[in-house]
Amino acid sequence: MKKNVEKHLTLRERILETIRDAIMSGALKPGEKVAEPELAARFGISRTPIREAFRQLESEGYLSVVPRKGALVASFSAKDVEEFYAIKSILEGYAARKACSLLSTREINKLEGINEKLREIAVEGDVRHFFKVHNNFHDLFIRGAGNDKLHDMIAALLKKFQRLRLASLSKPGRMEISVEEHEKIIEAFRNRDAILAEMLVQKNAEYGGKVLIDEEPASAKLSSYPDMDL
Amino acid sequence: MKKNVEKHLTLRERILETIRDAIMSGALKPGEKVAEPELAARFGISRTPIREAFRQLESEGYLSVVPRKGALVASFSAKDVEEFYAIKSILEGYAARKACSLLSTREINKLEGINEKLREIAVEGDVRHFFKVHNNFHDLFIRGAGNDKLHDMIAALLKKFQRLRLASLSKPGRMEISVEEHEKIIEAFRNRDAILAEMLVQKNAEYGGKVLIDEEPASAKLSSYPDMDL
DNA sequence: TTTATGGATACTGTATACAATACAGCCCCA
DNA sequence: TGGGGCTGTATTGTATACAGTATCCATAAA
Repeated sequence: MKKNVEKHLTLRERILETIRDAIMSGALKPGEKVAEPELAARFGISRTPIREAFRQLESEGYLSVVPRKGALVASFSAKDVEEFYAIKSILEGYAARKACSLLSTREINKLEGINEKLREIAVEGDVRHFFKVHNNFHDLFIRGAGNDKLHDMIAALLKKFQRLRLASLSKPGRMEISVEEHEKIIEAFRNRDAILAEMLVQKNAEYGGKVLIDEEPASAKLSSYPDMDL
Repeated sequence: MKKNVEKHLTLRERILETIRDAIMSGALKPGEKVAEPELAARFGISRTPIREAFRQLESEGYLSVVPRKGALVASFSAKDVEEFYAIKSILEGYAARKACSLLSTREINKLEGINEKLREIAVEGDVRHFFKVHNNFHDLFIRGAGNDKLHDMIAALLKKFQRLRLASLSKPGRMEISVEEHEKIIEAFRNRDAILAEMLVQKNAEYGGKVLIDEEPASAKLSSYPDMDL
């Protein structure tokens, strides 16, 4: 038997994922033009599903579409980076504060387990893998805040800036620092110290941004990043 | 001469606005089905621009689309309301804190002016008008935080829950309370007391939510609201 | 050599035709 | 009489055709 499970995705949905992945992974670079006929030919489908996917991607901020001209992959300015990390800091910090009283001991232990795994991966130096597991860590306590809408908002935000965050984690020593920061955060959770947890998570996010802003001509690293297949 | 200025909107853009307005105003009620052929016939255009507009509205959370079944106007649960106001509180509070040191005296005076106008409108009891000017007040200091992305996020969020906020303001005495709260916020701005400003704005938002959650069977008032044309 | 103009080309915006699927209602049978 | 299956209809998903416009390049004039 074949994998005809969950095979009832529409063409639009599949092409949407494909394009979004291509943008997030850097296969489509910021500023690059995305032409409908080309994609249609490439995937052997008509322009219709592609156009509809474009509309969604535009709403999600992945594409900027100029009428009668076409779609461009959205690019980040230094100000975008700064603003992004500021918002991330606020929202994740709040999530941590709320989660502090809601997380079960079991969940905190799970956080500990994830962080141990991160520690191992950091030694190996596998940034991609670290990134993936790292996301699980944050996802866990953000969900723990019990606000689904908040979780979705943060998830959408992070997804859009995935390239940046990966670049940030790729800085020398950043993974190790991240593990240590997580350790402190977990400790705050254990002590049910909501204020401290919020502060630590905020600092953690702000630091991630600083790493990118301070050390670079800002636009260099942002423009492109090799393909990855999370 | 005619108003052929800015006439280069595409059909999709115009139909997008039309449908969004219909949803926000309540002309299309939550849970109601939105059929493509009907809209196409109503506006005398083809289904293509309508379908593309649907995709955007789906991404923005106005519609929930089930493949092969059609589009439904998104509706709010009590939990949605709670979560919405929690997020609003956080983001606006942060904006106020940041704005506190960035707002010019001139801008603070402008806030004062807006609030005086609100005071007058509250006496007249014109909720729609109050709502509109009220939005200007918040918009001013949120922009004042200097984080464009934050401003856009808040704006998108508020737009989506516009019906709710209008319902909240419609509660007896709510407009007067709002004016008084604004007064305190302005005072905090004048004194450059960022912590106080943040707290006041947060309380302000939370109160707006409480009004809806406490006093109602939650789903009654939310389901529909008469048309309005802001 | 540089700039302007004209047309060819290619792409976007929209309409329409066709295919696939879901749903309702009806009929048949137990 | 009730339930299950089938068929017809309506609606969504996709493809394609056509119209309008922006861009690019070549050619000509200053």
